[in-house]
Amino acid sequence: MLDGMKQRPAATMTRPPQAKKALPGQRQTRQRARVYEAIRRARGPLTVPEIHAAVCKTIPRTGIATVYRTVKLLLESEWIKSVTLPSGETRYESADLKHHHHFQCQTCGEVFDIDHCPITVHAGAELPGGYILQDHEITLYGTCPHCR
Amino acid sequence: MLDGMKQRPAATMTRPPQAKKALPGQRQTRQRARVYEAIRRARGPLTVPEIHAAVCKTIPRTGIATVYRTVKLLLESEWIKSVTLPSGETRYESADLKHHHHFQCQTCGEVFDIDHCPITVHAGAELPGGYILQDHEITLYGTCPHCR
DNA sequence: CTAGATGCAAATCGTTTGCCAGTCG
DNA sequence: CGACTGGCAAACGATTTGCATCTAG
Repeated sequence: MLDGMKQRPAATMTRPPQAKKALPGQRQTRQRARVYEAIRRARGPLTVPEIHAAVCKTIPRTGIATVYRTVKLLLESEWIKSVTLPSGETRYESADLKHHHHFQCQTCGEVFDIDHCPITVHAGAELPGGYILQDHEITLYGTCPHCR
Repeated sequence: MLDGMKQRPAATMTRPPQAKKALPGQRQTRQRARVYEAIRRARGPLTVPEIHAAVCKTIPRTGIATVYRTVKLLLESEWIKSVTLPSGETRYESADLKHHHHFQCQTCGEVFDIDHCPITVHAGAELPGGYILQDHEITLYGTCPHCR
């Protein structure tokens, strides 16, 4: 599951540049480092159960509540961002990724990051009807290279 | 809340052309007609509590479970579609609307349908990385005309 | 009439919180 | 040594289901 992914730098608990707040919580613990590492190393956004499973490989009896608490801390301090797919699943990804969107394979269900942004209007534009655009989220669906 | 919206034809329990299945359930009841009508008349996708409130205006002691059950039936028979916003809320809209996207106002939180599709690649295209695009969902954020 | 639908309450599921023991600094 | 953390279990909110009653056909 975690093999063959695009390798990102190994996660450290060093504050990433875009993080507005210094540290998630006051203490550096193994559990927190592993939660952040799992998110950082994935090639797409992860669900809480996926993060929990990854952390448990190293620290077996980690409670799911710890994962939820750590994810919340990481969100508040802006080390990670949440992504909700149209199916309703909430996933988390590193906040230091540049603008991108998500592609969910309709065959295997996995979610991948897509760097190419296929949108024509950007922040500040006025849409027909008088709506002022400030941001957008796109989810693409189709078939991933593995499933073709 | 429901004033000033784009008026759509009053809901009937007549099978809409795109619905694959004939009728939602075997019996035509007042509750079902009101659920479908509420969804059909809105100018954007509705949440279950919003639908419930609308139905209760006409049929006071309607149970929320009935709304959930009816929504599920309408989804299965393809009279309506579900929409999940990136915030995680699930909403429902009529299935007979043409291709469109959603705009959520960051001030008032309401969701509006946007007919203009600001995307450049369409079904069948191959994205960098070998992903074959089949569908897409877009949520736009900004300020609605009322809140400007 | 009678299968199918509703209303209500109990059951689930994912997520959050309270509490006490464990550990970082 | 304390305050901050983590594990576990109870609490929660949204959705689903069981069941007795009601109603469309």
